[in-house]
Amino acid sequence: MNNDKFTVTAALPYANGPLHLGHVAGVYLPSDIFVRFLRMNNHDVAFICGSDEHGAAITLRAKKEGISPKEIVDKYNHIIGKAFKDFDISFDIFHRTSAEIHHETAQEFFKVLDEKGQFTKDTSEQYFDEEYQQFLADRYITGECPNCQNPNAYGDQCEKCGSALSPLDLIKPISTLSGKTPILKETSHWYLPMERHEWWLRSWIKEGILDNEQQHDPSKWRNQVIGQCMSWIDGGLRPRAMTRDLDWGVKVPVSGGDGKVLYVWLDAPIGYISATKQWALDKGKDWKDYWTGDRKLVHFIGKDNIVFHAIIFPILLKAHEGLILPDNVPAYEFLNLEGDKFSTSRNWAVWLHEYLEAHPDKVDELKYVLTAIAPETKDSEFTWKEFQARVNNELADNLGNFVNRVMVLSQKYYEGVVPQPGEYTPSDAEVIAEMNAFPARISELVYLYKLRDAQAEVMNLARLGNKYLAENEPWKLVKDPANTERVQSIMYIALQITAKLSVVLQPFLPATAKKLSGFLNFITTHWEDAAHTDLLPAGHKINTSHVLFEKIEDSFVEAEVEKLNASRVIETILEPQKAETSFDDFSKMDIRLGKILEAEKVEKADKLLKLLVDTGLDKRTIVSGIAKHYTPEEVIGKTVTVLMNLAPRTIRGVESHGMILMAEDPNTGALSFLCAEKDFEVGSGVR
RNA sequence: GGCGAGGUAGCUCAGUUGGUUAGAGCGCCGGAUUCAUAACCCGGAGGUCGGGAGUUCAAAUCUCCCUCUCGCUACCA
Repeated sequence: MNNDKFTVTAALPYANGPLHLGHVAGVYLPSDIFVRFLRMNNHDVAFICGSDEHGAAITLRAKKEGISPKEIVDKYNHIIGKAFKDFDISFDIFHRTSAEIHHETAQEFFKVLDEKGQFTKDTSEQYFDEEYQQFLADRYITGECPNCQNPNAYGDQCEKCGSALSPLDLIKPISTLSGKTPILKETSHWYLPMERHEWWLRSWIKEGILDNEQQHDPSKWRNQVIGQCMSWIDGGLRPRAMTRDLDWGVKVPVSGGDGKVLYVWLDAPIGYISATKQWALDKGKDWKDYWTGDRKLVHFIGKDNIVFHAIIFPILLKAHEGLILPDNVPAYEFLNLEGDKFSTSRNWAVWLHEYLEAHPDKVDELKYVLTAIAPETKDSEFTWKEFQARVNNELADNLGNFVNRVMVLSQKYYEGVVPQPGEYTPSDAEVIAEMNAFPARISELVYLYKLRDAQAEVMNLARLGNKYLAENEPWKLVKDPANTERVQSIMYIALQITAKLSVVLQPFLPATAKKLSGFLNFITTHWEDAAHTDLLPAGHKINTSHVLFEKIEDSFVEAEVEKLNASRVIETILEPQKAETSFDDFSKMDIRLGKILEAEKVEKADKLLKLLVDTGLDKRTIVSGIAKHYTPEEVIGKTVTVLMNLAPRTIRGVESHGMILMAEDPNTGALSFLCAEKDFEVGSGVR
């Protein structure tokens, strides 16, 4: 037991879509359990979340759907907020970054950093749409991908070949606003020179030392978090732009900032602070108490957010001065679904709001299973079959059944009045010692963010109860009046275990704990009470009960799996036809059949094969990105189609003269050679 | 190719600073039992700890090499 104060944040969900079970299992549920536990232990705690409502992805989508960005964020803020409420996530506040107070807070934060000289300003050439008179964010520019010739690549990424791009890489760039070709124009942006902070980041992350003091215990940080951060730092930190040319977001509040907004990754984490401010206003508190002094800041996030929460935001906080840095950043790995990754675009997901609509009475069942399989140390997988097995075998058969047998026996023997125990036997004393040790053990695990293990211990307490009953068999003893006192002792102890369960269950399964409290006519919200033996005094009247957990039928599982499969979008995204070209242009290309004579992997490249091709005219070297699809051995001797007169290019140190033409499966990305149907000679032209 | 994280019983996972026959839950098999949601309780089978080499009296644990999975990253003319 300690008096640490906590400010706990859960990653801000992006208001561009609903939440699926992966988000819940890896951020919102664990943070909620942690916070509920802290509250029960009398820690001063603020639990902060909100929706992240800025960024180019939202504006782009708004444009595509012909509605305003606000309509989109309002919609998803509502869906997400309602799902959190229905799932009973106990945020102190679920705020939003589009709120006025957030804009003020973020601007103030920016100004402070600017005044302290924490930014550098740099001018570069960026695309500008003359018709709309504005600079274009990466996502507002499309063009031909220089790597795969996909004509619809974005300015930051080609979604077809997956390569990361910068807008200047695009061939024939087009503004998505006006549809016209943008011009290059100079613009200035504020950069965060991260390399200036390397000196303290290293020892802070690795050793937990900040300003020569032990700020946190790095042994409590997950391997993955420290590993990824050190990997970033060792790779060399670079300045990172903190502003963007966009009109949706927090306006840059200093001169020269016209038409610019804060980078969404600067703006979003400040959302934790602005949400705290709003909450403090609502509750008549001082927000600063939650971001300064002797207080532990904990960020629950998914692994994709590690560097932002463990490097960039800490840099900002420290640069700002006076604000606390995270004590821990418990990052979760990813949850998979029925053998495949969660995918919004393929609609391969179990959406939280849909689950809650379909099964409003099974909230704790979902919480239990998601905690049991939470991806704490490695990716894990949700299947409906396992959901059924966990609910039936663990919740219903172990926990629910134990509670039920105690309740039924108590009603049957004592009409619901807690009996007076007699003298304890040595084995009773053992069981009592054992059951009283549970709260401390669970507590220790929770403080270490090992919630999966902690919940398993709760189950072990129910298991202990089942075992105690089976070993003492009160239903046999009760038949002989000589055993009356003995049976009373047994039932007394069994009832105390049940009461204890109603306390330790609270962080994990709050609804179930509440039900159980109702059965027992007993409630405490103090964790420390759980360590006591006599929670229900003799003579205490308990209520009647009902079954805590219904079993999940096979039909339930079948229906869910079917629903999942039915909604799966097997989307064949075919590219739109390319712009018209002339016969002249086409005939400029010299395409012929060639035969692969030699093949070998290119050093230090995963996708490349270096081929020696007999084209009939000559034997030339061609580098081709097919190594993921063909081994060198199986390629030798194949007759393939070769684009001969493509300008030579050096790839990974090997000069390539031409290109092997391939067909690509739009769904799987698999590649296939194009072959002549008849056995033509090498050098045959293609037209 | 580089970096990070993983590879331990059929499944999901524990294994602290190297130390007695490598553990738990579920599943499976057998037994016992009937208060209870055909539940619970007891017992059992099942692992050359991804592979190989090394250090050591002793390696799942330390070192090196290899291999597979996931993520980030480079390479696709």
